[in-house]
Order: sequence, then structure tokens, then C-alpha cells
Amino acid sequence: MGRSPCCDETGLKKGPWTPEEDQKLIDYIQKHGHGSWRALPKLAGLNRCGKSCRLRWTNYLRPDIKRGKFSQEEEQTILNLHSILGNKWSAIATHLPGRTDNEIKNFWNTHLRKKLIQMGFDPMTHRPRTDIFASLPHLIALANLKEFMEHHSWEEQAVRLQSETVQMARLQYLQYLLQSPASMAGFSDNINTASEMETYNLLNSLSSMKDGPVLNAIQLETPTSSFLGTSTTLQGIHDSIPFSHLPDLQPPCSFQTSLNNDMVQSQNPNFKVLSPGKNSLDSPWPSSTPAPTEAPPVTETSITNTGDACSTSSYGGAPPSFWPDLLLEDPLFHEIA
DNA sequence: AACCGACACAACCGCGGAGAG
DNA sequence: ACTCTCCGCGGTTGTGTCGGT
Repeated sequence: MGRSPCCDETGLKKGPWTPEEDQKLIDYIQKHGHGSWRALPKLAGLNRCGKSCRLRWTNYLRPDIKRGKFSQEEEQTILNLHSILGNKWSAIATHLPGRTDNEIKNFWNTHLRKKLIQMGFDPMTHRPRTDIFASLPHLIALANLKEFMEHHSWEEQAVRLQSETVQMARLQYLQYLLQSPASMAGFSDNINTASEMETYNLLNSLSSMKDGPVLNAIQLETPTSSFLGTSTTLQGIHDSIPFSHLPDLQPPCSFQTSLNNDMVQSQNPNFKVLSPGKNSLDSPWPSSTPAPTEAPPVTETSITNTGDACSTSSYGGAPPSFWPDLLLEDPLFHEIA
């Protein structure tokens, strides 16, 4: 089991490759193939170790390498595969033609990993981090929602409700936290600073909201045009946002809205008009929040767009591969970018 | 203009598996 | 069964670039 002395020899060049070296390597491999990497440098007239040549070829010079920014689809593929395979970069790379394991690894470490962390997700498990302070970004968003609800009319709230479906989904997670005696007890037992106390108070405050107007409205399984005003309607209950692991919200509550985008836009500058088929407005976060003891039944919920109206449609799949789709489509995920 | 920190990416390092002798 | 060599992989480091001060 001796170690390869490959790069230990003195006198071999290290560091960045010059264009001349690249050309020598390309010329040799195009003529002869790489054959033995160990023998290649001498045969190709390069003062490099075989390992360095192999890396240069596989990560940079190979003609089938695709360069440039990762597409949305590639991002999603990486997230999906990473949730299943972990840091198996070479395995992930086999599903992304033209991308090298090194490139994917770098992209993960510099972009995707950071996004997940900033959103409060564990980049290894793709699940929300269980420590409460890691969820602070979500709590802050929820605090903003609470403040909004206290100072705005029902119509304003309804418009915002449409554009912030994702916040509702996040509330699921908070609900879970609030209803988990262990998590709250553990949390309250460990309050050491003023900011922690502030967060604890916020949690309690939000806890008292859980039967408040928004959730109650959603739980109404009837059209609520009077609630929402004349041009915005809740059309009924068709698709589910899975609150099934939250006992007091069963049966799964859901809602579907049909909105006139122009109207919504005029009232809510943050609302984005979606192109048909583009699914970027809302995503139920996190529809597969970690269940305390057993996995919740997986229901399908998503948002599709028919061009002039937004409606809920379907997400699917089971954790953990289920998660990355949600993350990728979560506006917050892209805001962080 | 100079400096500095953050970021992105190329390249290196070291480990372990596979296969040949 | 054991040793040795080669290769591939994942983690880490080095370096260039860019933006802010």
C-alpha cells in the first residue's frame, strides 16, 4: 500500500499551467490518448507529474467540457443529487454532461452551500437546522408578516397573502417548533442574552397568532370572495399544503387563488408576473418539515401559472430528494444569491 | 490610486481502492 | 497473502479578480 511518489519528485513544475503546456498536453492526448498518466509527461515533453497532467486534462482541457454559469436546471439537479448522494461529486458529475466533479464541487462550496446555510438549512441533510437561532431568517420574515397584519386592511392582507404563500409554508415549520414541547422547553431553558429573550418573546407572540385571521381564513373551506374583495377570490380548496403533521390544522388545509396579475401588481410592487409554466413565485416552505416522530404523509402542492392567473398546483416527491426542488423555487433562495 | 477583503475557480494534496506482479 | 503502482476522489489551498473604502 505504498503511496504514489507522483508529485514528490523535485524539479517538476507546479502551479498554473501556461498556454504552451496546455497545447503540448492537448496535442499529445489527441495523437496518442492519455495512456498511462505517469508516463505521459515525459512522452509529451512536459515537466509535470502525471497527476497534474490528468487533473489539467479532466478539469480544464477536455474538449467536451461545458464552461460558463450553471443553469437553473443544473442547479436543481445538483441539489437533488446532493440530497441523495452527499459529497459524491464524481457521481453527481455523471448526471451533468460537460461538467466536471471539480467544477460542481466548487459551485457547491461557493454558491449552493452558502444559500442553504443562509436560509437556515443544513447543507448536508437539506433539512431545516434544528437549532432555533439558525431559523432566525425565517422568524424575521414572520415578524414582518405579523406587523403587516396588525396595521393593514383585509384586502391588503389578502393581496399580500397571495404573494407570500411561501411565508405561510414557513409558518408550518414555526408551528411545528411551537408545538414541540421539547424544542420550546429546550429553547427557553437556554436563554442567555437579550436577543435570545427577544426571539423567545417573538415565538410566543407568533404562537398566539396561530388561530388568527390568516390561518382561519385558509381553513375556511368555502369561497371567500367577500373576505378578499371583489376582484380577488379564493376559489376553494383544491390542492393541499401539507399541514398534516400539525394536529390542530388537520385535515390538510389548502387554498387556491385566482388573481388578476395587473391588479395584484398595482397593489403589491413585490408581486412578480410569472411566465406560463414558470414556477417561481411561491413555494410551500417547507412542506416536508421534519416530523417529530414520523414522516408526514406527502401531499402534492405547487404553483403553476396559466399566464393571466396564478394558481396552486403541485409539488411532489418524498424527502429528502423532495427538498431541493422547494428550495430552488423559493424566492428567498434566489434573493440570497 | 492604493489598499483590503470577499469571492470564484484552478490546482494541489493526501487517502483509499483496484489491479498486477 | 502481500507489496507496489496507478488512478480517482474529496478536501483544501493558492491565486487572480472584483468591488468597496
